[in-house]
Amino acid sequence: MPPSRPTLTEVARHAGVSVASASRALSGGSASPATVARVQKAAAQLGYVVDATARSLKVGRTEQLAFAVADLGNPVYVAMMRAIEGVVSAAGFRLVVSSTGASPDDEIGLIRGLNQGYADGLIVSPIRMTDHVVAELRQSRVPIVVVGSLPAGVDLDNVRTNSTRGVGLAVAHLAESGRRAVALLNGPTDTVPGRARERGFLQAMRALGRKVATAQSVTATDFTHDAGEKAASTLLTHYEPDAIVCANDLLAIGAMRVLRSRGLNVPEDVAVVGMDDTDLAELAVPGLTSVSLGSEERGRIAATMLLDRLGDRTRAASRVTVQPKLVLRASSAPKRPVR
Amino acid sequence: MPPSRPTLTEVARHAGVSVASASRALSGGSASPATVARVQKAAAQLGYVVDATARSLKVGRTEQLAFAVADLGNPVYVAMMRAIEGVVSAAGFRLVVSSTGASPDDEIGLIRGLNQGYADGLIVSPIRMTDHVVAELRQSRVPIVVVGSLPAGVDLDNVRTNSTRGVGLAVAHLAESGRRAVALLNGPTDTVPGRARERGFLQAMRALGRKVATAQSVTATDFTHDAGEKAASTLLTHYEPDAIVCANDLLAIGAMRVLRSRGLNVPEDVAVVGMDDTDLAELAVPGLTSVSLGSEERGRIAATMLLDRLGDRTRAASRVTVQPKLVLRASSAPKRPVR
DNA sequence: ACTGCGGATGGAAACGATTACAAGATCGTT
DNA sequence: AACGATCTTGTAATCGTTTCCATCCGCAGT
Repeated sequence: MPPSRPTLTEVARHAGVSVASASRALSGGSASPATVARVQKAAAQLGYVVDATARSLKVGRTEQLAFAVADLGNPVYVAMMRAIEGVVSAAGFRLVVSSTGASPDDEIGLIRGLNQGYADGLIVSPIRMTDHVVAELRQSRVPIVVVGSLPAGVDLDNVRTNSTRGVGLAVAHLAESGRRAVALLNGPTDTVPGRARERGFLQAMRALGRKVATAQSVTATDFTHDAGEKAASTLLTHYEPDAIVCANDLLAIGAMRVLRSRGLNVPEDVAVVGMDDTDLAELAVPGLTSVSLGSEERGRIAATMLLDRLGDRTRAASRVTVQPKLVLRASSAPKRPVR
Repeated sequence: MPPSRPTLTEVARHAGVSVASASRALSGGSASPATVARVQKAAAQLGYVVDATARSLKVGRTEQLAFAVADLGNPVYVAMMRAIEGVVSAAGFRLVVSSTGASPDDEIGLIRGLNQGYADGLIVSPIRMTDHVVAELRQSRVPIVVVGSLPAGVDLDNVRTNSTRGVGLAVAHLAESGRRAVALLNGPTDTVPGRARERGFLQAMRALGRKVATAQSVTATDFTHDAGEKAASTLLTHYEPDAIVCANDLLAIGAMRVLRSRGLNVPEDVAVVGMDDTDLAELAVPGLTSVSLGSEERGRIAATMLLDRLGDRTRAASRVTVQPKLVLRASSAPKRPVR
């Protein structure tokens, strides 16, 4: 283990040139072939590698991008992160991952911290969008791409999906396959996604001309599978659905468990539809019909958008919407063939 | 959006003190209460935040730790990452995540890159451990903690598990519950984990005095669920197991699917045991018995070990082994009650 | 032979902080 | 009133690069 890192100065001395020339020789400035050769040889001999920190300080870029996620336990965010990591590292950037809690304060802390300049940009998917968070987002000196819906009038780079419409797809599909009593198993409605799904459900039911009873829609305390089980239990004690639309694949898995434990068969007695189309949906038994919100795609787009923004800090904020898509699997097969 | 970040110099001027005093006032050096107040006020007014890059250059620390993972799609690594992120961020460090491919070259590139000094330490879990990789690991100027087995004689900070013994637990459990024909569904055997599991299987069978037929053990091309399905198919065409030990939960899920599609019931006809005890095992139907290798725990320990090492760069390399634990679920219930 | 020109080079000034050192202020003690 | 001890403060060096600028060289054109 060599005791300490060689600096550019030492390389330069070793090669018999000035630091300036050494720098140019290594990073492709104007330098004679002879110098380049000598410097490269010296660098190799000493095992020199450029110091990222010093370089960053000088050039004003860190080559790092940050991804802030509420919960690394959620497969959706993991899928997104994977896609982002791919794009980002292909562009020569590193990815810093931070897990903010679900609380807006953590998010604000993170955005503030970002102004320390440890990253050149941020991708964030706020789960609760308070005015305070919005304010902080706009004030940031570092480019930010927001994944998820934004209040009207906020012009930040943004990639979103239409989960309201996604719920609509699910409800329509269930209605078409002959389900009469479609229930909603939602996550907390004080969150951005929770609100969107609720709206989607009500709109879709209205469009079908169906009334919605209070007991027909229930909210879990969280987007996790445990919370899903609890909420599904209360749903089933107050209502008798033949189909459940869930705000999330995790919730859907929880619901399927509860159904099974009550002796109800999926899809014969009750159809279940999840949302996000994570790996879980594919692996579940029976296979879980799920509304894909294109997590990987959103991640990919967000990353590209951010890189793009780094190239042009003055262009107008752009917004991309990824359309939801229903992925059919066994959990929502019709009770009997539809004529 | 303020046009450009205020520097400490500007804060100092604003507060009517020298940069040195300003620095001390903000970072808790010796400074009079009056100065502290004035500087803090000025900093607040200008919206000053310290520049992480400049600070890092001076103090020689980046407050970043890196985690290199072969495949962000594998739930084991995600669990590990989550645990690591928790420890690391609680200690005031940021986490840089890089996904090396499965190839040793990528890993080497990553370790080299680390010498640029963008992180103060690295946690890495190499899946294929070539001499070249080992050499690179020891040469690194940045502290490294290796998660997974190391060749004998390599003294690096290391946290490992005993998956050989883990497979033993699984085999013993199945034998005790009356299974006669126990097969192994392994991952690639040119990987560190693959080799360990193979060894574990052979040892355990020998200990039971059972012969192992060639067709009784099969290797998937990958630790994924698709590869698991393919490998399970070939296994079933050449052998008729009443129990399958899988190197991985993903492989186990693949196997369960194939079994089901062939009309075989789990656990009545064939018992299945997975490994890693990921969320999937809990969510699978039937619940998947799985050998826990303590991913979160290993992540937590690795992170703590690394932080520890940063505190004392001269202490001897330490090694911790996390013992495997069998988590019983429905997929390996005995065919009929064991007397 | 002189001028002009382009490319290669070295000196030195940044980037934005921290910190060693010395000098100045403040206080109590004799 | 003088002294030393203690606490604050400012000056300047430093971390390791990149890059502006001026110099210098060789070479072609006249």
